Amino acid sequence: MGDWMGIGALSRRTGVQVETIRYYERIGVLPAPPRSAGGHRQYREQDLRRLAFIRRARELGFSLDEVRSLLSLADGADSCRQARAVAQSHLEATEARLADLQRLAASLRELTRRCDEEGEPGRCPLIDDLFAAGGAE
Amino acid sequence: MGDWMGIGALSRRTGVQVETIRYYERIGVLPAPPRSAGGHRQYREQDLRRLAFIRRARELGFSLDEVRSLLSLADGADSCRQARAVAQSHLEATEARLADLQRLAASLRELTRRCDEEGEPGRCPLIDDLFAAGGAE
DNA sequence: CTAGAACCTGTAGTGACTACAGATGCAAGG
DNA sequence: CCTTGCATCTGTAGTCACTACAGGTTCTAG
Repeated sequence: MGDWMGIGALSRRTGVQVETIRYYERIGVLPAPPRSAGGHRQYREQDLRRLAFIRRARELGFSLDEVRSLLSLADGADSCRQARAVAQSHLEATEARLADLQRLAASLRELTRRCDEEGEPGRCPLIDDLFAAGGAE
Repeated sequence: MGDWMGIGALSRRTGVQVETIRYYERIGVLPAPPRSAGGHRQYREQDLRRLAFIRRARELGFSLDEVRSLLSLADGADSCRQARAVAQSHLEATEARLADLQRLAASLRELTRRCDEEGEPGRCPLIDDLFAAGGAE
């Protein structure tokens, strides 16, 4: 009846790899579509929207578990508040990771700088630092 | 002969989990130490220094492959230049990841803000955005 | 009708661990 | 000397989010 697309068309239109689409079905974030007589998956526009949602959320760094949560409350009464909470907690995790990475990049810049400035033949401040700044005690 | 420590002591002194130490041995970043009659691993101070090096490098975000490279050139003639190159390329990857995360955090802040400001009952700008901003075409 | 692209299932690999289960080793107290 | 109980052993499987096959079937255009 209605028109549908194969998994390749869905892949092209969303930018999600064919294997990844099948993977999403396997783990249950994307519903299993009807099949053709020969067993090929037949997708509709609604599947495309759902997959685009997943992809966009993944681009924002949401885990597939978080994506599942967001999808499950796509139209509940209180859904906006709950979705906001998921996003908020993800934002906080992201900001923490960001701060980590910033500290880390600063250390790396410092270490490479010291390599340039203090590098005598036979000594490497970078390697020395990795050996020195060890142990928890 | 010399004094040694068990894997538990090494773990405590470096802050690296026992299982992780055995894992490092398995993949070859930490050499296999001698064993007691009963098969327990016997570590020396030099192992502690090497493990501390690994841990410090991991904290700086180096992959275990990069750690292997850094360790392998711990005292070569040209090692500082090479170590600097490993660190430099890691720094560049880190800065790219950092920029990604910054864009991502900005989007998340914007989305949660819109939830607060535009949230009418029954609509969620956050969920709407995830559904809308989809497809590659 | 046939060539070849698209699709199918199932399994295994990635990185860097982590978490068991079930069997020993070892050191200290009685 | 013997027991208790913690430390350690090996080996395997799970995590996350895919990705990469191999080896087979289906669909479609010419």
